[in-house]
Amino acid sequence: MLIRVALPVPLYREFDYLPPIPASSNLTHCAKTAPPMPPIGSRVQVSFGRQTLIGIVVAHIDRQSSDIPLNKLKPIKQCLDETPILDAAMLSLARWLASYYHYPLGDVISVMLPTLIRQGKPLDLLVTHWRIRPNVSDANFNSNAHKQKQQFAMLTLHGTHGASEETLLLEGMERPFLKRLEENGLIEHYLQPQADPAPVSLAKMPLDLNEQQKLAVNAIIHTANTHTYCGYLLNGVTGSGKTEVYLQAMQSVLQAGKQVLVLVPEIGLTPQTRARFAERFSANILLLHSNLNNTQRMHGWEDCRQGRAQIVIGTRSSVLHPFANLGLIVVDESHDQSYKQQDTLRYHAADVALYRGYQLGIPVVLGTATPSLEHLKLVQEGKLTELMLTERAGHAKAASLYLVDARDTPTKYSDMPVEDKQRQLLPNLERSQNTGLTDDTIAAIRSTLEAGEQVLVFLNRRGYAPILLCDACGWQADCVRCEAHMTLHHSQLNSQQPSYLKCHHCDWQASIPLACPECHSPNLNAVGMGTTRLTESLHALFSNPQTSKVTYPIIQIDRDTTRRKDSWEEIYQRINTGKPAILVGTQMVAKGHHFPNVTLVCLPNADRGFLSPDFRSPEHTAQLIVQVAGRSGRGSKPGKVLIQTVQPENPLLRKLVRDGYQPFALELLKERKMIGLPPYTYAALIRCEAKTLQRATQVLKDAVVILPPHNLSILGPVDAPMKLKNSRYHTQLLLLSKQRAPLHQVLNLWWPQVLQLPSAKYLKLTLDIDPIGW
DNA sequence: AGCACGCCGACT
DNA sequence: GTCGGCGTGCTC
Repeated sequence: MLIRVALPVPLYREFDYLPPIPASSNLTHCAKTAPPMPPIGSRVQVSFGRQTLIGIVVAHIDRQSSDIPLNKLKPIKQCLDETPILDAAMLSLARWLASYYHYPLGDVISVMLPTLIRQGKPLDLLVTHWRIRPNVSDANFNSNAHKQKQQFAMLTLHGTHGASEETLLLEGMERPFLKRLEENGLIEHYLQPQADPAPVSLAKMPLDLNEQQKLAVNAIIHTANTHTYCGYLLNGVTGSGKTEVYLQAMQSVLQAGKQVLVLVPEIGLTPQTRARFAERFSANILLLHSNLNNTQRMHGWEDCRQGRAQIVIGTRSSVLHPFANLGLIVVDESHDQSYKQQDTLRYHAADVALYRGYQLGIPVVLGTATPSLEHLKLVQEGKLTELMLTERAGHAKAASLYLVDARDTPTKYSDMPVEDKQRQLLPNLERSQNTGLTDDTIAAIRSTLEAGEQVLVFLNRRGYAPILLCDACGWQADCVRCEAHMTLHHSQLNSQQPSYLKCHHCDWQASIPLACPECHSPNLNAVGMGTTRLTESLHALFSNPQTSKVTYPIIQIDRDTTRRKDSWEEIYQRINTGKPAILVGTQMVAKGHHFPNVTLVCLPNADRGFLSPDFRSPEHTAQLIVQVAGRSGRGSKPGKVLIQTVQPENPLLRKLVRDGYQPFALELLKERKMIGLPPYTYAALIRCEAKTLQRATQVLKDAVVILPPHNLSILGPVDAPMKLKNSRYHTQLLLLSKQRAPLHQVLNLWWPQVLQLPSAKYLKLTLDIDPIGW
């Protein structure tokens, strides 16, 4: 027999090896026994060319099945595991990912394994536990060691065996104090395998469900109890109690002794997330987020695999974890873009979740208030079962949406791209007075504040202004490495903070020129509105003690103001006082957070998305509008949402405002069907990145030439939406097909050949299946 | 992807 | 006369 191994190399094939040579001491002893075969799914160390690599055994084959002559085969150097670390289900998941996303199997497996496991770390994991030293009964602390005393008391609660460090840290103990107590001879640490958790129990009674919620919970539980697969789209408006449906479906699965995986969007994973689940269940909850170190990742992975983690809450990549007995997958906010991996293996976590559910025979719940068109289509085809929640829980009322005509305001030209050098032809921009808000919007803000309530202004643009423009000749500050304007960062309120220009695509920074580099005019002006500038304008209007008796705090929430550790926490505290205030936020405020006293939401230029060339833009813009709108009126007071628009007659926008997301989305879906766009066609996008535009285009031209006979629509090669980014040129080629199968057939044959093209050297080529954002 | 082999410029 | 540039080719 031979051993077929998947290795972490970007090659679309596996490699065959001879069984390991038994250690010589055994040779005399049992010469007749067959050589030890590393089991399928275990790690092996092999020599590969001149290097030594760690791979995963993917098959045992007989000698004839290998197309490599026996004399070229090398033996396995070492077996790293006695038992498989990936079971048959995980290997078939890996194979499916490899074939669906046209990615080398070995690389897929690399993505699935935590770094330390990939590097060969042994899997008998031990964790640090702390306990009171046996001879210590009580301790005297001197009066200034309050904290030590308090921490010692916390550990006492765990009895003679103490508890694992992880548990203790979660309870609020701190490592430096554990160390200190150990130095003082009061406590000690020891290593022990992770203990199995107690069965899950209910920590708090479930809430009462309305009829729709009951239907949903019963459907999911029924699927789980019958050990079958079913994909559900839990389509529930904001505040309709989706979370309660998750919790009660989970309860049944957890009490049957099975694990639950809850996927959440990237920024949705706040420390509060654990609390929400811990409040209901006493269970071993594992949080998988991007700030874990390699050791924590490995422990988390192993806790999933061994079944010790009963509830796993994680971002995208947790859907690739192994599970001992998974019983339910929940994908919260399933429309969220962050579920699609944008580098390397470009999988979509919701699609992978559905595949895993199918594979394991368990229910998968996609929950959202704004389903993606892909998922709505799957509902129409009967491939997903829709569970509707249309009623709001409790007394909450739906926010009402209004369009505000913003055409005749000074903002009229501020967001217009400046293409030509004919700036003089544009009317004067009243920049200093420009708030980007209409009089109607300002009046609504004022009356909301006067009623003692909070306002949220959503502007998806950081910085002071997106453009720095020369009034005299039309020169603009552009990034030297990207095809983009540099954003002006500037603060009038905070004058010790220096002003500068920054590219938001590559982080290139520059100082602000004193005069135009082209015509030397000193009249350089900030054009357009960013959150900093909006915050300052609002300050002038609502927070200036010289002009008004009552002033209101203006709170800016974006990556720039929340970068510092704990600063988000501070901002959150200020908001949670509930006192009247204006919150100015970007994307960050759209997801997950509750602002109970916000009753007015203003979107000064959210309608820009309806003008964008990307065909998915109306869908994504509507999702964003509805998500932001959902931040308001969560308490007993109804919310109001003002959408400023320069296109008050836009039929799609009107439909969204008048009828709501679902009818709007179904309308868009009809349009997509008519025009033949995804999800009614299947797309694959080849992206190319090179030092020159010529090279990036040439390889795609060559690729088109070697296409086998096909029935696809080929669009391109064309320059990417941002053709120059980070000093590299981007081009792309789009393949569209009415059916999925023929597209994949072409790619199977063609893609490996494209990578081999002579013109493909020294540049980066990537294949994106089901791409978002062309 | 690594890693070696292999053939042409500036150095002790 | 060598050290070293990175072009090309292979890995069971």
